[in-house]
Amino acid sequence: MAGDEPVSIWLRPERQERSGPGRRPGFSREQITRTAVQIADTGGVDAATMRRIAYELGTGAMSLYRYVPRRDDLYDLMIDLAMSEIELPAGPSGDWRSDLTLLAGQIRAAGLRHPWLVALLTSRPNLGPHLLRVHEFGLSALDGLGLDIDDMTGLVGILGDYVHSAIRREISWLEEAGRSGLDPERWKRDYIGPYVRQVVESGAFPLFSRTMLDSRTAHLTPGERFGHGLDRVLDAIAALITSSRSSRSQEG
Amino acid sequence: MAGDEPVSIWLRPERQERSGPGRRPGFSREQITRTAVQIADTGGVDAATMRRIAYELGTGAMSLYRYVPRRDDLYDLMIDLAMSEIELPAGPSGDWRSDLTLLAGQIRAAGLRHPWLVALLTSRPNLGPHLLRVHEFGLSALDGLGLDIDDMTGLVGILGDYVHSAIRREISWLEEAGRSGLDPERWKRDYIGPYVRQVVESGAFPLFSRTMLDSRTAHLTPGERFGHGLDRVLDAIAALITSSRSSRSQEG
DNA sequence: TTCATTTGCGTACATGGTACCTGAAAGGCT
DNA sequence: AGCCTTTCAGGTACCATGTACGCAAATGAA
Repeated sequence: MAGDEPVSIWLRPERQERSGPGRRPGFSREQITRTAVQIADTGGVDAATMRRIAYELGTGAMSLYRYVPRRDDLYDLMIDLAMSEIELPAGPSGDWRSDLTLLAGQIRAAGLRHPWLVALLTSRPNLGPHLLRVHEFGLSALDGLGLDIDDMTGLVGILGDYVHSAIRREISWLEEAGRSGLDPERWKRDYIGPYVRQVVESGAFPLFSRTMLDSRTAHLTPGERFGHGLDRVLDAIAALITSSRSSRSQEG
Repeated sequence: MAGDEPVSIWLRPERQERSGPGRRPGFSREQITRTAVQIADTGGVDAATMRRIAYELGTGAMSLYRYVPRRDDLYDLMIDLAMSEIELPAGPSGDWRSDLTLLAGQIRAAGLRHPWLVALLTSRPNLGPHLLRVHEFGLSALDGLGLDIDDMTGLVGILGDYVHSAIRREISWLEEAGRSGLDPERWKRDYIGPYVRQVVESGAFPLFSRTMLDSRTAHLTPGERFGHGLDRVLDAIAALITSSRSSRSQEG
């Protein structure tokens, strides 16, 4: 009765308010999702088990299955709830660069608030309404610049790839450190340090070693590093906009 | 005795060949890793359980822990084994663009041969020797072009972000479909189709809808699509190389 | 009231990682 | 040879997890 048909969660509306017979629901999808998000925020996504969520709601694990078909669907709902927090203007400002900077910053903020978000987002296909909304804003920022829809989708994709990967890089060390129970600084020194030192001293990877030794970005805050990389990507997008436009004007 | 100290697997060498007393090992890390890879290739990474791997080797699950401290470490070993299959020339050719194209193609091939590879690779920090080797080749392709090490690392990063994300996009639909037991085409039609159709018909996301309806890349093979996106990224890298170079020559 | 319907949720099972422990090899020493 | 020390093999067991099943309680309609 639970997950018999593999139908997208977005096409499985919650039981509606109807006025027939039967017991009234005591919970809701949103309430369950919100609880799951809260647990995952503080204890990691693995802590948000069905039992734990139910316990937090003061009920039994199996009650949740009246609202959510499968655990995986709950993941989709969590993603969508987190994406719903992203605040964007109603339409693009006309300055695509600042629009995309804003967009990237909002996604990063959501990714840091919910350290599990990007990992889930990139580990499964997701087309939740709020992801679509965010994606649409990215496309709209590039609309009207003379690009065709495939170019626009491609550029938003490159931006998304960077943003997701950068956030993951920013988070994954913290996560991994947390799993060992140590604080990140100490973990980096004791766990990663010795290995990297050995790699550098082996001399086998000279350019990688230069990254480790000569980097001038090591002292930057994570946020500054994110911004640097983002600027690089936006420069690339700018270059592609002009080249794509000129090649199209040659064609037409 | 198993995973007491959280020390990188790369610093925990396998029990050496020594000539003291004691029973001889019947297996090896590599043998176990190879078996795990084989299972994951055909049945997905979730099928490669400790019990299943042990069964395939004709032994008990607990025997594996003589060779691998934790399951997570086995993931790292699997990643490294898959990366070891990537064949690269000894050094860069002097044509950075063809070098990076070769590199991307090799990674894509490995990612398709081992559908679990990219998911694991991007879900946890990994610094295995073969990943370092591949990374080093990417850096070497950009060496000597007048970029500093941070720029080089940044550009290889952008390339990697695209390659990983593109491979994941290419695979994740297949994976998701496989989980339902349906063939991908049917799954896409029955599972995704109705939802996308509803989204398009709602009119709420006009640009996303144009991607779905007007896309001129829909008929391309996955490989061609990958190549298109890659070219775009390489164009962007080319643009950044010239801009980075010119800004540096202004400074000095 | 009686009944159909829907929710709440305890119980139970399959599957996973892995700690612990006992016994079996395998070489060195006397 | 016989014994000792070291190492490997792997059974048993424990705990956590997703979730199928079934029944009791609630609720409105007839």
